[in-house]
Amino acid sequence: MSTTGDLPARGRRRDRAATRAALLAAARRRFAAHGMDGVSVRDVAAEAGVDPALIFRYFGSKQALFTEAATVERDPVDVPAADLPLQLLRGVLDGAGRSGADHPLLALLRSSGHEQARLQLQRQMCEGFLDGFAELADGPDARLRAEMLGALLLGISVTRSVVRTPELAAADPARVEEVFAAMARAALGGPPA
Amino acid sequence: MSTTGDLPARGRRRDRAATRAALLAAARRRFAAHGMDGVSVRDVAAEAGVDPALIFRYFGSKQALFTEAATVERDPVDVPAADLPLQLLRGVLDGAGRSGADHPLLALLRSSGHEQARLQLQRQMCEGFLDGFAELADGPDARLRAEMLGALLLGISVTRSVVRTPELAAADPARVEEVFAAMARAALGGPPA
DNA sequence: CAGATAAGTCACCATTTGATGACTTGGCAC
DNA sequence: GTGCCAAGTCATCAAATGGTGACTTATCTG
Repeated sequence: MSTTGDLPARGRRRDRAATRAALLAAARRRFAAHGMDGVSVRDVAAEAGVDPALIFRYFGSKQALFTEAATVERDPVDVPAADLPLQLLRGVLDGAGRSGADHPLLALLRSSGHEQARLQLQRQMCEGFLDGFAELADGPDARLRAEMLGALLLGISVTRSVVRTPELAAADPARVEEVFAAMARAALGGPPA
Repeated sequence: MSTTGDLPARGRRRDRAATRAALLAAARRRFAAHGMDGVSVRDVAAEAGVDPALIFRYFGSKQALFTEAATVERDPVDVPAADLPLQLLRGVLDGAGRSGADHPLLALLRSSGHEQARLQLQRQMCEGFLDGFAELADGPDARLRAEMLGALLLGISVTRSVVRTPELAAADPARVEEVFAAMARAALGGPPA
């Protein structure tokens, strides 16, 4: 709870960059947990240990803070395209390590009542991996199949981190991967003709 | 916008049951679209064409209204267990007909920042179909496989109605069903050993 | 140390929120 | 018609919200 968050204890007080970062980290956590409407600027500021007014100084508005907090910084993972699905699943599964809660996509999903958030979610999913999946299938249904696989991945993520279904939430990653692999193959597999 | 909603035009004004029903219908729509925190009691009342104070008269609190609005009335569909997955998929797909938007599960998902809503969602998914799915698979992984299938279904629903991915949102149900059937088979299929 | 500049604080505003309770009014029994 | 009771209205409350701007204070430069 102190790695990237909060204010770095006592090295240089009054550090613009550090304060901004603390605010952003707090926002990511809170927004992911409760959505845009479930969190007030005072909440975020309190979690960051900072004065609420600074949010407006550094970000302009609550909306702007949210938008930035919900943007997933994309390190261009260049794994072979064929490994992408499993790689992403591992990202979802790697437990409380990180990706589980406080994932930006969760914040977006929980705030999807706002059109702006919904669009951001849509874009991030398409550019994030759906476009990549589409190259793994072929035939006229390639794109549809890609999106079905994406739906599976999204469903697993949501089931684990928000619904928290008993088995899936706690299962050994290896077992999940096994079933997932079979389903992914079925999703991408060519037409049965 | 008048089938089940709003106030029945002029037959009997001052009808307790009708007013309550109008409020509930309006609440279902608004909560499903924007989540519990994105909707005020005044919003709901306005959509129902009714005074906001009546919400408290008839439901006691906003929370109680939400809880009732987000409860899916379960007509005990007794299709053969094996047909359940496809049946549910059809429910999700049957387009703007109904289940798409304003589905109670959507309201719960969008409000899942509240622990109470999250638990309600969890319960409704388990009792709603996960328990049923578990009987379709066997082996020690049966329950996990059931939940994976549930995740797929949930993912498809979310992808269609909130993310609104280009293909899946508009695809011909028959094509979706085909891919889904293959994935479902893979999910439930016994251990590869 | 003096002063300037950026970082942080604070009091405050207008609006919206959930909720309450006293009031008015429609419609039925007699 | 006359009352009565339930259904509906209204003014209002306290708290919380996003947002602003004037103020204070730390820190670095000279």
